[in-house]
Amino acid sequence: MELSKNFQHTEAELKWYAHWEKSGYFKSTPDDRPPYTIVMPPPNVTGVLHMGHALNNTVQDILIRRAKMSGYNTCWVPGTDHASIATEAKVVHMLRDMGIDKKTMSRDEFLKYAWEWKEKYGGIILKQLEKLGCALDWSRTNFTMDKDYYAAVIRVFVELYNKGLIYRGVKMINWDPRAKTALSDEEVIFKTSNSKLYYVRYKLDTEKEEYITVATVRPETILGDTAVCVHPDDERYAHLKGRHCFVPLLNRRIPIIFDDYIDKEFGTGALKVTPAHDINDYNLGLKHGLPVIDTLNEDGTMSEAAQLYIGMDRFAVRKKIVEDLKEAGNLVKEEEYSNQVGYSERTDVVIEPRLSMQWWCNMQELAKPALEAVMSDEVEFHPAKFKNTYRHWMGNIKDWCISRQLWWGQRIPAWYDAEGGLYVGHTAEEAYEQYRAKKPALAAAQPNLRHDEDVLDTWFSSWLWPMEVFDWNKNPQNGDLKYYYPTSTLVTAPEIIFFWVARMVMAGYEFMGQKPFDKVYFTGIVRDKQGRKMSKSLGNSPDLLKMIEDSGTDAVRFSVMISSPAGNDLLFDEGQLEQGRNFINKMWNAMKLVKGWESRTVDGMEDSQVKFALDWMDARLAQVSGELAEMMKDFRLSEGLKTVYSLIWNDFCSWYLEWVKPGMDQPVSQHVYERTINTFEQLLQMLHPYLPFITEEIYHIIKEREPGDDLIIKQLPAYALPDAEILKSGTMLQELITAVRDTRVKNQLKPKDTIKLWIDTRHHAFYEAAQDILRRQVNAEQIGFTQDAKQGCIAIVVQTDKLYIEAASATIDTGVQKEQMAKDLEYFRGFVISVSKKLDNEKFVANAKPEVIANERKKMADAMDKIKTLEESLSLL
RNA sequence: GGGAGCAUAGCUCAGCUGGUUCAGAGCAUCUGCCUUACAAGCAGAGGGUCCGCGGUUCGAACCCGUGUGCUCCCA
Repeated sequence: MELSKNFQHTEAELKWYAHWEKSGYFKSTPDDRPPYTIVMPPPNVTGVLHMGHALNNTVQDILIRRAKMSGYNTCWVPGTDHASIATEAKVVHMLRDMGIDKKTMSRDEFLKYAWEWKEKYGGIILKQLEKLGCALDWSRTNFTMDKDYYAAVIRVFVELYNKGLIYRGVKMINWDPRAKTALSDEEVIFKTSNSKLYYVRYKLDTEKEEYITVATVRPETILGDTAVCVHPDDERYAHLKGRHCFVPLLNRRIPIIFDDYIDKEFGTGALKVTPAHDINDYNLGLKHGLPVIDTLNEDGTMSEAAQLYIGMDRFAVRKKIVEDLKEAGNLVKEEEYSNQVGYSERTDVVIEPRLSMQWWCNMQELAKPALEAVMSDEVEFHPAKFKNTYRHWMGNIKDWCISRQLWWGQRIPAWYDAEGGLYVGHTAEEAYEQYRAKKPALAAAQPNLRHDEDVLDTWFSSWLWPMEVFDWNKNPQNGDLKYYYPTSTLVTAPEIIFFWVARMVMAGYEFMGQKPFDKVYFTGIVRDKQGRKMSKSLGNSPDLLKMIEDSGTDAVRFSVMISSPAGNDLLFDEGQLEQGRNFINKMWNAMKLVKGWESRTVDGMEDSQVKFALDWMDARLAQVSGELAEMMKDFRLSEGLKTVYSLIWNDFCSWYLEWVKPGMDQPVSQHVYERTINTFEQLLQMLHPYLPFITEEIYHIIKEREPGDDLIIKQLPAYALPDAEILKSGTMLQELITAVRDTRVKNQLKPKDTIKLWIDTRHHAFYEAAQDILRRQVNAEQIGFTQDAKQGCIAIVVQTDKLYIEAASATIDTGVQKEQMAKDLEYFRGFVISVSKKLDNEKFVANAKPEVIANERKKMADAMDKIKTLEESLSLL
């Protein structure tokens, strides 16, 4: 077979993904192996794959593939979220482009369009996940609006309602005037903005012309004012007890009230109170029995109740009212002011606090077991620092606003009769049953119950994800649910810890009586090189699919994994992409080298001169395999990749292959060849979870494989403890090679110039085993042993061995060598002094652990040895 | 305003229960090599007041206090 010069990623990706899928490696059914389960955080159906998904899903794929190779029955469940606001917005936009106004259509017509849209575009993101190489069990793909899933959500609503945890009530909510729906607190993003603080004076209801001045950033809300409030201890206003003042422009008479909620230092110390449009004002209003005047329409324009500017947009009114106040003489001054303004997470418009009748879910009871589970590590958080965030939120949890004024989503299963009576049931029939039971006299007539118009918050369906993807609602005793639940690891971003993670834990305990997952791994946020969060609006997010096309999936996966420690942000840099590509190229070339030996192997050939390399490489494999297992256990995935990268590039390519490499056109021992292939295989196995395609490709090129022998399912071998002695010897050999090469460079020896090497050592067994490799690696024509100084040679010291390099063309500068040795000597003498100070210190000897003291003694002895060697060498120069 | 976290080489980060000589890696940098696996490479090298100050300890990058700077989350 002719090998291409480089790895052809596109071809390999298509070939292997199809092969894996066809072979059923992604598919999971319960068996007697232990399960390892991950439910993928379902992306929005409207979504397009971006860097965040790449990181998140690569991490999951690594965990799944590693578990697959470690004896687990792995199941990774894909799916999408119906994302009510986002999707509805997209569909509304699409309709507008078609010239259709949502207002003119019925609910059913709209939903028909929405479903069409979903069928057409909803699968795109899942297709894109294939490109990332994700080992997902596609037969289990779920959607949060599937029929069965829908039913589960309705059931949960009814159950919680019957338990008294869901109720209907008028409260201050966050209103999104563009989407025209309520939002939960978590869906509001606070941004710092440069506002203006307007000082407005209200005429007092007294004989004299007197005023009280308030400060506000939202002057348009003046029209809804129903009081002015000051602090009871504020002497400036003490005389106003029981007084009234007039709302500017309207001349509505409102009371001056006193409450210690007021911050005397802020503004003038006087606050205008608008109970309809500010949560704090609302609470003040409740306390003082103030009327509520709602001056805004649902689209953010002024309502009839405002009396002025009716139908104008709130921000236009803000400008206009400032002018009018100025004209009326009520505007005292304005100043620059920086404050936090809430924006809608979905539509990015400024949120209006608004009083409204909504459905709520009481969270107190649900939160208790969920908080306990995380605090006790029943559900483990990685990194653990997020436990604090979680505790803080769960400890101060508020009721959850679960209704949304949208059509796309699970419709709230509540019905109303003509008198406003409320019936909650799974179906309209059930609601009617209740109605008939309650009002038998009226029931004979046409039922005529009105179905609630609202749908449920998207997260009210997502919180059931880990259980409902295994068909909890229809068949709670089914084998899949029993086998796969609780799932093993949830991989997600810390920004949805409240939206989703916390609520899944609550739902798990409430409905399954069990946690939804054992561990949660929080990935970081993907940022650009300058540390800015990647976002559409900044345009700093690279085109992921183009990157995959250009550089290959493996290179992309390498680039996102090489610098993404758990919970820390990932700074993405195109340079890492190049590093990944270079690494893949390196392995490809190593494969070509080894493959080139295949036709030159000789059975039974003498190979004792490279035995050292084989043994050392085996020891390194065993050593690193242990380290890697530890790292995977702790989710130190980035470190794991670095470790394998270095093992392959440095240990295997730079050292091992160079040590065993035959000369040009020389034969290779069959035994060495087989051991090398075997080593290569083990390296590919360690790397496979990170870079699945290149590894599978090389696995099949370096050796003919039986059908079904694929790397993806090859089980990791068990390693014996590495031989410490051979590891130490390997390091010694590397040090020797580097030292001689360094000397060669410093003495301007050409790579082709050969040398003779004389060694004064006590470690004869080591040189016996390693001298042949050493000779070839430093281009020595001969290695000899000596017990005397060799004249006319370059002398160096490696550990405690003395080396003499004889080179025909070298000009020997003993001055430089002396200088170097003198420097080393000085250093080691200083070192001995510092160590002996320690050892002479009675307190140290008394307090330090025995092994620490023993270690210090050994350091001392080693340094003394080294000094002795250096002194001898120096005296001979 | 409340909470969490970070500060180590030019950059990104390791440094796990204080104890291998005031510290490691990758990338970047410098020098020399087109040595038939690989110039997407090879060989070699340089580079750090571990943010400042104070304390605990025989011993501190690591623990405590404090100052400074930065980031994130919540209100």
